[in-house]
Amino acid sequence: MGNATVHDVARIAQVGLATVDRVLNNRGNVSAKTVAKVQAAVAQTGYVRNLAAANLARQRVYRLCFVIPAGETGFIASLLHAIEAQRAALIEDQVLVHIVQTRAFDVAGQVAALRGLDCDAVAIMVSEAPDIQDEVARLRSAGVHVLTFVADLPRSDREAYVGIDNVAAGRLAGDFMGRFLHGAGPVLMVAGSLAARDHNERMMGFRQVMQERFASLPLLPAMEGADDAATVERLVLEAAQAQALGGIYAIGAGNRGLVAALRNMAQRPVTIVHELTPTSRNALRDGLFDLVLDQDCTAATATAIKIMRDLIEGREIPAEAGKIRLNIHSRENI
Amino acid sequence: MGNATVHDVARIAQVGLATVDRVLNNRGNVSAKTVAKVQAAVAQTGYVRNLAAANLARQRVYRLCFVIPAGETGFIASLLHAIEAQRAALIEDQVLVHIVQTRAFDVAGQVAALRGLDCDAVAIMVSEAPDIQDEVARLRSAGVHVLTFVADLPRSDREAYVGIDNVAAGRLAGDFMGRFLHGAGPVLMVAGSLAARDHNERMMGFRQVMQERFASLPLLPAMEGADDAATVERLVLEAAQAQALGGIYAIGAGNRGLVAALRNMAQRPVTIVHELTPTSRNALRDGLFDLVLDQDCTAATATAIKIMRDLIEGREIPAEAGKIRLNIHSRENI
DNA sequence: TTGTAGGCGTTATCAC
DNA sequence: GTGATAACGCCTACAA
Repeated sequence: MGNATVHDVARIAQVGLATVDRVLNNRGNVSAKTVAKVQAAVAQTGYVRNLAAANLARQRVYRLCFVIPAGETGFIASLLHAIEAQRAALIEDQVLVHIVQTRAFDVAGQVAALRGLDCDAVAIMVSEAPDIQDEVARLRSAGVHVLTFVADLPRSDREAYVGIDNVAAGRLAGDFMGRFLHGAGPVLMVAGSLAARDHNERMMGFRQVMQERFASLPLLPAMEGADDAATVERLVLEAAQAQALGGIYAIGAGNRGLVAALRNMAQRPVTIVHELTPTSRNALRDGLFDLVLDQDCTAATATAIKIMRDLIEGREIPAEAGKIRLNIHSRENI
Repeated sequence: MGNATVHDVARIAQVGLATVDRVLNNRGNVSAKTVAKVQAAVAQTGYVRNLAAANLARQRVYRLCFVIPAGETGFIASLLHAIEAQRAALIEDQVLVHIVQTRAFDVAGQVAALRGLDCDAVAIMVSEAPDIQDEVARLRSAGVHVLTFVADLPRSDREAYVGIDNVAAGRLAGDFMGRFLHGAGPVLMVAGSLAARDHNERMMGFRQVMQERFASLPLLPAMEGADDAATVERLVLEAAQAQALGGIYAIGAGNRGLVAALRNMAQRPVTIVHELTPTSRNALRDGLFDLVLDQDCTAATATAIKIMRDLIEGREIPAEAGKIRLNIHSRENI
């Protein structure tokens, strides 16, 4: 079971080592006859290339990059933490991970970041804008593999998307909201920005289910909290003063503000939020939040890294590969 | 950025290659003075070993094994599928994964399987019995790394557990059951076997939450369906005939039987089950099941493989490493 | 206690 | 078109 090597293949095919290499990596300049001989020998021996040896010989280093928003939300912190946690093992495997942080919603800054990249593959979490899509196309044509991360750019040239299905997430939130509420008060949605595809899709999914299955529950117009705690707090309190809220679906960041608002509200609405962070974890424990929908940052970063490596190696990426499962946390499983 | 090599370290420390190797892999027989010199050079150059080169030189092949139950439950099928899906990439990385299937609940057979193992590390999903724990100890002392998989053996010598927290899973199921039911009828629990730790822990968690927070809901004695569809169907129908059921928590396999029973019941109870398979997926879609709790097989196998490799490499395994997140599926996100 | 000389499996550079 | 031959970075005899 000591796997066959190129030497074995060369010997059996009765050709030189270089020829075997030319066939295996189809570099051309080999006669059809010889190609056939080599392929036969490969089939006969069950040869499988030793990636470690190959990478050693070509001195390959995988230069990967993450472009993600700067800012102090708990979610970004988890992301960074997850990447750091893997770094030690990665570096031994010759994969260098570089992180570039950009201001959220600052398209020009994100474009500049993408332009300044020097790597083999990049996972980007950026705004959806024409300039960005152009930049993705440029990267691709420069031979850089690009995948979108957490927030997709479906119309772009990206080769994969790693993240959750945000419509499904919203639908799930809607389903739970409807079941938990069973009939009471109006429901408030607080997004970060409805221009952001991920937030928009979550809202859409949520709204769909509420209309399809819980039409009796009034749905207030969605608010935009800009992922900012103070803004979120103010918006929620204002809404609660106008009328007693039955439920709140917090689509984006700014959960600290939501917690502050809830503490000041006479009656506690059913509250469903996104992203498990220290803030949301504590709020779950304290009974302020009912459910936290969470994309597993460790899984997301690990998947992104694996897909980037596979892309660089020219392996097939199954369509499902980037799908991150959605986790749900209640006070019972934190 | 072309990382420092042993040659660089040797040159700077003014010692031979072999000495550097001895220090790096602390094989002893090096004077304290020399050790210090080498370590200084390592620090200065920021040397990090190239694992690929190291493995190439020692011709290391990772021989991994999974010991899992035979049987045609959808869960086992998913597990096998997940392992197969990764095999191609793994083999290029010199990791050979072997699968051994044993009859469920057949302790003697499982012990025999463990005894026949020839590998560097193994992930085992087996019954909890003294003989098995002895066998784990024997494997460990024979230098084989052992981790438990899906079902833990907490009292054994295993070095890690990869799987979900079953108590938390049961608690979560209980929480949802209570909230969905809001007040109606008695709740039936159907386990596979209460002697199996995973089922037992789920039941415990479920029961805890029901008693703590939804004490008004009567809880029927737990039934054992032996993971067998026909048995499950019969038990559920009998219970339903005795009294109208408000909810059903299906802790183990045999979901096909549960579906059959539900189709023959006048009134549909709130139904929460485990493991997302074609059967449970269809039942969700058809509105027969309300929730499916699921451990992501792909994540579980990938994590197990990663931890086995880390164990073999002697890397630190963080306590949290084997924790698989619990996914929840409703009809809205399948 | 220390150093030298292969060799691991692949790729790249030359000649032929 | 094809085939030797020398790297790549590390480990491991064996020699000193």
